[in-house]
Amino acid sequence: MASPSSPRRRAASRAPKSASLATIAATAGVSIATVSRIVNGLPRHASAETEARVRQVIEALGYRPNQIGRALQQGKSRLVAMLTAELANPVMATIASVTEAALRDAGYVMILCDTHDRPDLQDEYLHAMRALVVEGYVLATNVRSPGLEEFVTRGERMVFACRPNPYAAEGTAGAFLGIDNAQAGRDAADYLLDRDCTRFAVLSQANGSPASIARALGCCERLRERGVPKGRIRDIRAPGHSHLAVGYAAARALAGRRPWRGGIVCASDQIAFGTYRFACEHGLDLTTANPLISIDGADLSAWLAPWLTSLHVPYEEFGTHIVEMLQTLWKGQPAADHIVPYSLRAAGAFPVDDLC
Amino acid sequence: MASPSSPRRRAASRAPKSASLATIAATAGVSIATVSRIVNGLPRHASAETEARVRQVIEALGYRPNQIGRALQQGKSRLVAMLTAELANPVMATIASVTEAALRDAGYVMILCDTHDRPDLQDEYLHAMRALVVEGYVLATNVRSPGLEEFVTRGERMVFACRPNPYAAEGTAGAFLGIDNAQAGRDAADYLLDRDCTRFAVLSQANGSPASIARALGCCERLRERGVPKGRIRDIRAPGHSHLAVGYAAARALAGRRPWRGGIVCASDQIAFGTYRFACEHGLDLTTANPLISIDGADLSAWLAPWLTSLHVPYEEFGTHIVEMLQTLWKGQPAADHIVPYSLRAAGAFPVDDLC
DNA sequence: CTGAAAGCGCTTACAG
DNA sequence: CTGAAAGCGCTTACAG
Repeated sequence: MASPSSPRRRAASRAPKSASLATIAATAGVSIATVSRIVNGLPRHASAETEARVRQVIEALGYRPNQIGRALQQGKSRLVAMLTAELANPVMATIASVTEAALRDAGYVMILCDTHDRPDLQDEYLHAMRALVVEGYVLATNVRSPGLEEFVTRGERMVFACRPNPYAAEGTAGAFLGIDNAQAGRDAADYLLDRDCTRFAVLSQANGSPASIARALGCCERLRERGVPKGRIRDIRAPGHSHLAVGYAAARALAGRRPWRGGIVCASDQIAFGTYRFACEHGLDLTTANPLISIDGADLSAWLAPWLTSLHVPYEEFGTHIVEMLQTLWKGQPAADHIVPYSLRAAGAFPVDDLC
Repeated sequence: MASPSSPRRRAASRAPKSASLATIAATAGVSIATVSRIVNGLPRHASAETEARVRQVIEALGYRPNQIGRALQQGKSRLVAMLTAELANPVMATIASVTEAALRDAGYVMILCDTHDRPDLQDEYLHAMRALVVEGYVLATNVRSPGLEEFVTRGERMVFACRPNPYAAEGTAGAFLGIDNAQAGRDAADYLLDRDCTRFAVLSQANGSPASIARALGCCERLRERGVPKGRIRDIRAPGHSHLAVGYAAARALAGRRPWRGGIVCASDQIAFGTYRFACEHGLDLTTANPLISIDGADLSAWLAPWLTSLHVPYEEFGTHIVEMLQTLWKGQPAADHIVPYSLRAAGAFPVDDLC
C-alpha cells in the first residue's frame, strides 16, 4: 500500500480532472460562449474556421460537458428517479430494466432506489432525489409514507407502476400503470372453473398491497358469483415480507389439514414459487389434479417454472408506457391511468425462441 | 385533458419550485453563508437565537439543500455509477440490490446502467456518468469497449465485480471482486467425481466471459487431472446471449446422441435453468442418476430450483466489499483484488427461514 | 459571427 | 458570531 503521504496518494485521491469549457475557450482563443454554442450545435454558432479550431481542441483535450454545471444552469437534470419495492423480485428487476432502457432512449438517466418497502427509506430517497433535482419519479412501491404524501400534494411529477398512488385525490388522474387486478383475479377464477375444479385455494399476502388484495378479492368474488359455496373456497392470506415466504407459508397452511385436492390461485408468481418449494419438499401435488395459476407471468418463470400457468402481465412494455406518461406530465398535462391487457401463458407452452 | 394553453398547463409543466439558500437567508434576515453553516452543522456556526430563527424558516419553507449546487461547488457528486451486464439476470439484480444498499449506507446514491453487454451502450453510459461527475464506477460487465479502455488508462476509480478488468495492466491491483472461478470449476468436478460419476458434461457459453470460461476450463482440467479420459468429458459450449438460452441449447446438444448418463456441470445458475427447461420438455433426466451442479447459487435458485446443487457465491456480501474497495480508491490507494470464498449449497438443503 | 456578463445554488476562505 | 465575495461549469439574453 502507498503510504498516506506518498505523492501517489495525492495523485489518485480524486478523479482525474477534466477540461472545462473555460479551458477549451482559452486554448482555442475564443470566448466561453462560443465554445458552448458549438458544443450544443446552436444555429449560427460560429464561422467554419472557428468551429474547426474549437472542435480540434475539444478532441485533443477529450472535453465532455459537465452535466452538473448544465443542470444547475437550466434547473433540470435529465435524471429520473425510480423507486422500487424490492429489486430482488424478478418482476421489479424487469420493470427497472425496461424503464431504464426506455428512459435512456428518451435521453434520460435513471436512478434506481430500492426502498425495501420501508417508509423511512422511501422518504430518504424521495428527499435525496429531490435534492438532485430529478425531473420525475417512477414509483413501484406500495408503502405509505409522509414524504410520499408531501410529494403528491406538492404536485411532483410521478408515475405509479403496478401499485396505485395511495394518496391520489378523488377523481384525479392517477398516473397509474398496470393491469386491472380485480379482473385478473376473476379471470384466474374462471380458468380454474373451466377446468372443472370444485375446490379452490386463493393464496395471497396478509396485509399485502392494494394490487395483490384486489387480485385475491376479485378471484373470490368471481368464484362466489359462479356459484361456488363459501366452504369450498380457502382464502389463505399468509404473513411474510417476501412473496416467496408468503407462498411457502400459504402452501403449508393449505396442506395442513388433509391432502389438498383442488385448484390454486396465487396472487403473484413469487407466491407460486414459494408454493412450489413447499410442494417439492412436502409433497403437495401440483400436477393436473391440482391446477395452479398465478398472476404476473414474468419471463423468468417461463424458464424456471415450466409447470406454471399464469396471466402474463406485459412488463416488457412498461418502460415505453412509463416514459409516455412522464412526457405527458412534462407537457404539463395530467397523466391518465394506463390499464394494460394481460394474457394467458399456459404451462410449458411458451416458445423458447421468444425468450432468447 | 387540459388544453395546451390553459393556465393549468403552465402550472404543472415544471417541478414545483423549491426554496433556495438565498430565500431562507432573506426571509430570516441573515446572510447566505450563515444559513449554509447552520444547514451543514459547522462548528461555531451561529448564535443560538440566530440558529433557532433560521431553522424555523427552513422548516416553514420546507427547504432542502440542492445537491446539484453543492456538487458543482465541491467537485463531487456523491454519485456512484453501476454498470451491469444484464439486469434481467437475477445474479446481476442481486449484486445491484446489495450494492445499492451498501452505497446508501455510506452516503452515496447509485445510478444503475444496464449495458446489455453492448460496447456502444457501455461507452454511452461511461461518458454520461463522467458528465455527471460520479465518484466511482462499479462494473459488472464483461464487454471490451474503447471507452472502458480510455477510462482505465485515465485512472478513473473503478471496481470490477465478477468479471475482471479486461484492460488491467500487468501486475496492477485489479480491483476485482469475485470468486476464484477456475477453482470453483475444479471443485465442481470433484463434487461429481466423489459421487462416482464416470461421464461428465461441462456446459458453458461459447465466447463467454473470462469468468465463465475459467469455470469450464478449471472443471475440465481437474477431471483430466483425476484420470478421466478425454472421451468421457463432453465440453459443450453453446451459443446464445442469455445464459438461459445457452443452457437450453447445451442440453439439447447433450441429449442429442443417446440418452445421457453422467454428471453435469453448469457454469452458471442460469445455464442450469436453461438445461432444466429442456429437461422438463424433452425428458433429459436430472435426478440422482445424472447429478447436476452449477456455480452461482443465487438465493432465488434455492426457492425456484430446489433440485439444484450449486457452489454458492456470497453475492449478498458483495455490496459491502464493493464499498470498501471504493473507499480504498477514494483514499488514493490502489484497490487490491478481493477473492471471496464460495460454499456448497446442496439441492433442497437450504433452510427456508434463511431466505425470508 | 463573437464576446462580456449575469446567474443557476452552493461552500469556503477571508474579514470584521 | 456574521457577512461580502469569489467561484464551481454551464447557458443565455444582450450587445456589438
